[in-house]
Amino acid sequence: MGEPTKLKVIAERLNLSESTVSRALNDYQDIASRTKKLVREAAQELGYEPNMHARRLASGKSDTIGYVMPAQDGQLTETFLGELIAGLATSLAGRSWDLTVLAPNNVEEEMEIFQKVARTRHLSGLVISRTYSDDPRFRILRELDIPFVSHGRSNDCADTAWIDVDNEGAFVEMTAHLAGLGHRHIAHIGGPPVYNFARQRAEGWRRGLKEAGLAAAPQYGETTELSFEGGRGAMERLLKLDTVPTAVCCVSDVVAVGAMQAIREAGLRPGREISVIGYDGLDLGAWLDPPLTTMRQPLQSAGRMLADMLIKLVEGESKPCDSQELFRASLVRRGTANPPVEDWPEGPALDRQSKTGNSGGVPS
Amino acid sequence: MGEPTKLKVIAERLNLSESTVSRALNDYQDIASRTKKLVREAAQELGYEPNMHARRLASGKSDTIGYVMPAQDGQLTETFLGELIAGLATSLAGRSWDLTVLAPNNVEEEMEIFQKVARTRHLSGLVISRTYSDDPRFRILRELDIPFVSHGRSNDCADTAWIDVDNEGAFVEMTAHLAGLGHRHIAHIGGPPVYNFARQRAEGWRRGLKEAGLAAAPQYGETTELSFEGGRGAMERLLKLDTVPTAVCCVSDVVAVGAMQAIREAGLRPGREISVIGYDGLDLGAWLDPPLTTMRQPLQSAGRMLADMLIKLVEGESKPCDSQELFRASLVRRGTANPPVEDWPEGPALDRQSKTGNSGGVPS
DNA sequence: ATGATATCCGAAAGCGTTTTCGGTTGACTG
DNA sequence: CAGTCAACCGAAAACGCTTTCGGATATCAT
Repeated sequence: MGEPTKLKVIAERLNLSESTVSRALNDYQDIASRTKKLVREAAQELGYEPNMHARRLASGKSDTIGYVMPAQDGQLTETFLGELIAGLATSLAGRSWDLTVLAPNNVEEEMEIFQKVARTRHLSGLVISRTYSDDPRFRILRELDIPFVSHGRSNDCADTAWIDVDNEGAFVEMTAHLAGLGHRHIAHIGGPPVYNFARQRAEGWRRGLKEAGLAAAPQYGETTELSFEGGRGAMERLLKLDTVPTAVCCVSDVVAVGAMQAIREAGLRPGREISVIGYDGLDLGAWLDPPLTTMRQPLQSAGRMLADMLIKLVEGESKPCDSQELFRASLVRRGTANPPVEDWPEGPALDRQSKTGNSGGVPS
Repeated sequence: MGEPTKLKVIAERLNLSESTVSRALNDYQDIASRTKKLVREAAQELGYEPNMHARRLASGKSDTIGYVMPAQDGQLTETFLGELIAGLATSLAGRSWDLTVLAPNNVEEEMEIFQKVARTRHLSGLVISRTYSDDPRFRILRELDIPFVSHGRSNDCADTAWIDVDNEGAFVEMTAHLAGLGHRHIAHIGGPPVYNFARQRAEGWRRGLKEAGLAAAPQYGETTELSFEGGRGAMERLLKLDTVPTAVCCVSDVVAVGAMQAIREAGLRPGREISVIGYDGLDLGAWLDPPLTTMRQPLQSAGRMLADMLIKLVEGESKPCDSQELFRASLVRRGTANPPVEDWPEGPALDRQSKTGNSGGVPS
């Protein structure tokens, strides 16, 4: 139990050479299966664990991938980080690869990391997330010839590997759902268009309106920061319009919660006078009163899939352009998406004119 | 730009030996400072990056620490994970150490990880989190002689390294705050006592009551799962008591949000008839109506500090028992902690008797 | 019997560092 | 001027594994 057993020990015990033992353990074809069995048993018995550093030095492979955290522009409280990292780690551990986490503090540091990885090759590949519409990382990583997969797409991802959720499709569905409930004035509170998902979701809203035969009034297309305050501010602007929308598609749950707050502050009730749908499927939405209707994307498996893809890329078993996977998001019906109502309360905050839509409006 | 430059290249260019170059770069004392300067310049110019694998093999050090994620008993949506990991990673990157993440799926896998780390020594140390009151990991890691620091204490941490927040002190303060507002019936919704922090917080509540000269009625000490539903269920039980508490200290924000929901469902208003204080300082608490009063612990720096401690331990610059750091949490006053009111609404859900406490009660 | 062909294994050369140990300078002492 | 002592540097042996190449043995057809 003192010194860790190395190849030499196994070799001596079995009267074999180190190289034979090594190849036996690595399942080379030119080793008799009987010998392999012997070696494996001896290794098991002696508690052999290969020395990663030696192995990596000798083989030139690192069997390690890096997850590049989103550049730290503030807080990293996104709830998906934990799940994603856990997914990556478990999938890699299954193949005895390692996961190392890089946390650049800004874009410059991120570039330095890329440069260093390219020079040293001490990481076999990278996973990046939170992609921008116009994301220079795709070009750089391609130029540096670093295998990578992204969690999210960009304008420039035609021949790179990625997984993403069908943001546009989700918002088409979201809009269709509201239109199906009878809404004719459906607004959208979007995120900064630098984020690719924000652009896609806005586009989904537009297409959803079109397919429902509704016009996309430009003043209904708000954009704002991805925060509670952002959602609240945007909703306040929507509430000042001549024709206040009866339903709002929000780019994220957090923004939706802000919008709900603004609605309440205007003396209205979310899910009654104004329906709200969020996106992300956060638990907290269910704790609100009324609980937030939203859309959920599969996240638990995203990490695993990213890792699997990247390993295949590194091993040369697949090409980037064949490693593209689009998931569907699904509607989570809770309490804030209902048919429009006609009877708006009298409130000093509002001086409304005609409202369209059916009457009724009982929470689901 | 083709082959990465290695020591040999620098050595040949300067007419030195590889060993001299190596020692120059590692700042050995037996190298002339003029030579060091030359070597450093050449290294800079040639874009030299040491080969980690070779270095680690030769030196026997791994310069890598592992973060063991909480065993995956369900979701890993805790918001602190991202911050913690980022903190660890940045601090380590500053010293060109690496962070690798381990994600055991259960306790057995966690033990296997420990065994493997002990055998191979391919990680210099470990960071563990989410500690239990009775946590076998402390004993095991000590026995295996693996340097580690924990995020949170346990019964068994007298001579190990840890950082933690003064949970007991926080809940003493929380209780004192409520008592200072005039509350005399202060309940506590705690977490499963297997978690050390849950036990500490419950103890803090008890001590806080005592110091305020109040009795800790046993039926006021609820415990439940760390979830929305848990908080709601516990609050429902408290609402059934003969003397309903006028204030509740909750073990976490999520539990507090559940409690608020139960209060609302009983026809009462959180922060008026029943004050609520949470713990964690989650953003979402501020988005509620009324916003949740809570306590916040410093997290942004926890990761950094854990990393610094662990490095010192590994390098032998300090002893475990000298690496113990207790942080204070601070009260975040929002809307749900106010003086008690006398006028309870009439509701079918309640048939109350006497309520104590002052009148008044305007949200802050 | 003779070569040809598989099948299996060992020798040995790395992989790029670190680190010990000894040797070579030059300066300084007496 | 011989001797001593720092100060500085090079040679060489690790570190534990991978991988190429060739050699030995066994198998088969001729």
